[in-house]
Amino acid sequence: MARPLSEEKRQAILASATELVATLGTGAATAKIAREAGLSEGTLFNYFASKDELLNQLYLEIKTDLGNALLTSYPSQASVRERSRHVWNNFIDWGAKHPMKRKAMRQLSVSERITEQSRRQGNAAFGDINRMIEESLVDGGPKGCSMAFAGGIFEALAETTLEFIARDPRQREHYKETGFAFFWSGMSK
Amino acid sequence: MARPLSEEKRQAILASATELVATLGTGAATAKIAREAGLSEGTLFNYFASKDELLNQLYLEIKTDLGNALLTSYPSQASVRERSRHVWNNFIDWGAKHPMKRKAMRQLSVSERITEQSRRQGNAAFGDINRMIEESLVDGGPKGCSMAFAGGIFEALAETTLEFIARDPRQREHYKETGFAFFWSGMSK
Amino acid sequence: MARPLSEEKRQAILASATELVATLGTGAATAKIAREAGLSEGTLFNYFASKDELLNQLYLEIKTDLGNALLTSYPSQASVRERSRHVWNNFIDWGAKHPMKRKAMRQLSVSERITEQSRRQGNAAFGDINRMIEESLVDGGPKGCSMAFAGGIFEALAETTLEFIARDPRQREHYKETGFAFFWSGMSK
Amino acid sequence: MARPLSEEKRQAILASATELVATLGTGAATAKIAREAGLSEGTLFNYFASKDELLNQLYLEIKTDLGNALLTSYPSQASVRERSRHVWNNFIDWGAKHPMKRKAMRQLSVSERITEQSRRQGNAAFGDINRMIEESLVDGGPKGCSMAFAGGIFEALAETTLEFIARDPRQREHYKETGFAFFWSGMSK
DNA sequence: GATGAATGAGAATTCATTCAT
DNA sequence: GATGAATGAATTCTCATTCAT
Repeated sequence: MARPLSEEKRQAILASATELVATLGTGAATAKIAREAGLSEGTLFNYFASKDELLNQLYLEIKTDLGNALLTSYPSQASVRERSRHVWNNFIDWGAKHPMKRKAMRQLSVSERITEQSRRQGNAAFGDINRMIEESLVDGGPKGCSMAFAGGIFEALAETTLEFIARDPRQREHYKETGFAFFWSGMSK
Repeated sequence: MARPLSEEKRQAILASATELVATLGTGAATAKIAREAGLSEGTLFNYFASKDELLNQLYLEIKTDLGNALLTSYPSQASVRERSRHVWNNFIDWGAKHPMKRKAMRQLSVSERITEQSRRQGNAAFGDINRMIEESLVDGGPKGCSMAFAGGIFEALAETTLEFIARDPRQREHYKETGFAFFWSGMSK
Repeated sequence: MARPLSEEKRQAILASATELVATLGTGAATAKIAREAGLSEGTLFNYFASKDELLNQLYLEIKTDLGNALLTSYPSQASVRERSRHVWNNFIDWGAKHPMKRKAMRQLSVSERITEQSRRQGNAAFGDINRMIEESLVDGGPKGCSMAFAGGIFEALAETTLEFIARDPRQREHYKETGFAFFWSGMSK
Repeated sequence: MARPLSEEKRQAILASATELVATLGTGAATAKIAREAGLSEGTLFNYFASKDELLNQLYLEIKTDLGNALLTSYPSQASVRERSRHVWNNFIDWGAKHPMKRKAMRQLSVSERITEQSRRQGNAAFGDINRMIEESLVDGGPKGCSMAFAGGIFEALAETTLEFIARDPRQREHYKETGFAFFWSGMSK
C-alpha cells in the first residue's frame, strides 16, 4: 500500500525516536515514541512496520545525515590535509549540534536489532569520505594502515573528541583542534 | 550458618551475564542469565538484589578485570614509550582474549542503567594507567592534550583496534602494531 | 477515536474485584480479577493504572454506592427518629442485598493499600448522613456523644446487625428491628 | 517431634507477627517476621509448620489474651451493670494498651486464612463473658436481643470506642464513659 | 489514514517453604 | 536446633502489535 502519506509525521516519529533512544536506549517504548511525536500508538505502525524497522530506519537516517554533513562544502581541490580537516570540522560541528543524534547512534550501533544489512548500507553512505581518506593514505600513512582502519580511527577520535566537548563545551575549539592534530600526526607519519 | 553464598555461583552469574549482555544487550532476561548460569530464577536475586545491581556489578567487575590486566608485569623502570606500549599490548591481548567482556562492556557503557557512581568507581580503577599517561605527557604530547583526553584517545584507539582484530583475527599483530604506532605518533609530537 | 474505554468493562472489572476481594482479600490476583471479568490480563491495566488504583477506586465505588443507597427516598420532612430509621433500613437492605460489596468493603477498610485520601473522600460521601445524625443529636443524644462518634456507632451497629443477618437470614426483620431499637435507645437518652 | 524448645523464641515470633500483620496485613513476609524477631527465615518454620498455622495461632493467642484481660478481677458478686462495666473497662484498657494486637486482630478477623475452627475456638474463650451478658439479658434487654447478638454489639461498640480513642487519646476516659453509657442504655431497655 | 482499546507473551521480583550444612 | 541458600510458582506490570471503529 505504498509509502503512507505524511512525510512530516514520519520525521516527527524519527525525531521523537532519536530523543528517546538517546535517553532510554533501544528499550524505549513505541507508545512513548508515538506520543512524544504527537501521534497515537497505532499510527506509528502505519509508518514503520515494526519497532525493528523503525530502529533500522533511524539508524540509516542518522548515518545518512552525518554523511551529508561531512561533505558539506567539501573542498575537492584542496590539499589532503585541508580536506581531512574539513571533514573533521564538519564531524565535530555536526556532533556538537546534534548531541541526541549522536547519543542515539551510540545506542543503535551496539544494538543487536540493527541488521547487518543496515550496517552495510549505513557505511556505504560514507563511500566518499572513505575515498578521501584513501587518497590521503596514498601519500603515505602509517605503514599498512588500511583505509577502513584509518576510517575507524578517524571516527573513534571524532567520537572521543565530541565526548570531551560534551563534558566541557567551552573548550570546544580546543578539543577540535587537538583532536585533529592527533589524527593528522598519526596519519602523516 | 547454613550454606554461605557461593563465590563460584556469583561468578557463574556474572559470566552468564557477560555472555548474554554481550549478545542481547542489557535487555537480556534475568531468567535466562540465571538458567545459563545453572541456577534457578530466584537464586540470582540472592546474589544481586536487582537487575540494575547485577548490571552495575558486572560493569565494575569487567572494568576492574581490564584494569588489572593492563598493569600486569608493568615495567616501572622502562621508558615512557615502552610502558605505554606495554599497557597497549595488555589492552589488546585482554580484548582479544575476552571478546565477550569487551562486547558486554560496550553495551554497559551506553546503558542508562549504569549509575554515575559506578562509572566514577570504574574509572578510579584506572588511576595508575592515567598516571602513566600523564608522565608521558610531561615529555610533551600534542599541545594542551590533557591527561583525561589522552586517556580517552588511548582507549578509543584500542577499542577500534580490537574491533578490527575481531573482524580479521589473523591480522591481529598487524593491527596491534599499527594502532600503537598511530597512538604514539599522535602523542609524541 | 478508535474504541472508547468501555464503562461496561470497567464495571465488569469492579464487579469481579468485589467478588474476589470479598473472598480472597486484597491479595486476589489481578490476573484472576481480569479473567473473571471476561478480559485479558493486560486489559485491566488499561482501566486501572495499578492494582492499588483499582483497590482504591473499588473502595470509593462501594462507599459511594452505599452512600447513595442510604439516602434513597430520604424523608426530609419526617421526624428525626423516622429519618434515622429510614437510613437504618436502607443500610440494612443494602447490606443484605450486596453481601459481597460488604465483605469487600471490610477487607478494603483494613487494607494498608487504601490511601488516607481515599478514606477522606469516601467519608465525604457521607456528609448528608452525618448531618442528619447531627440533627438528631441536637435533641440530645448521650451527653457528649459527638456527631462523628455517633456516626461510628451507627455504622458499627449496622455492620453487626448485617453480620447476624448473614448468619441467619430468616431473622432479617427481627435483627433489623432490634438493631435499630438498640441504636435509638442509646441515642435518645 | 514434640513442641520445639524455646518458648521465648515462639513468643518473639508472635510479637513480631503481631506488629507486622498489624502494619502490613496478613501479606507480611515470613522472612520479615522472623528477622524482626531476631531469628532467621528457616527457624520460624521450626515453631510454626506454615504461615497459615502461624496466623491461626496468632489469632488464638490474641483472642485468648483479650479474653483473659476481660475477666481480670471480675467482680462476680456485683450487679449486672457493674460487671458489664467492669468487662467494658477491661476491654477498653486492653485495647488502648495493645493497639498493635487490636490492629492485627482486625486484619486476622477478615482474613480467609483463619479457619472456621480457629474462629470457633477463639470464641469459646469468651464463654464466660457471654454468660455474663446472658445473665444481664435475663433482667430484660431489648426484646429478643439474643446473647450472641448482644455480645456482638458489645464488641462492636468497644471496637468503635477504641477507634475513636486511638484518634484522640486525650479523650480516652470520655469515650470510655460515653461508649458504655450507650451500650447500657441499649441493653437495659 | 488515524486512533487507541485489546491482547497475551514476557519481564523483574517476591516469597513460602525445603534442606544441606 | 538454627541457619540461610536454593527453589520455582505466582504476582504485578509492560509493551509490541493488531484491528475494530
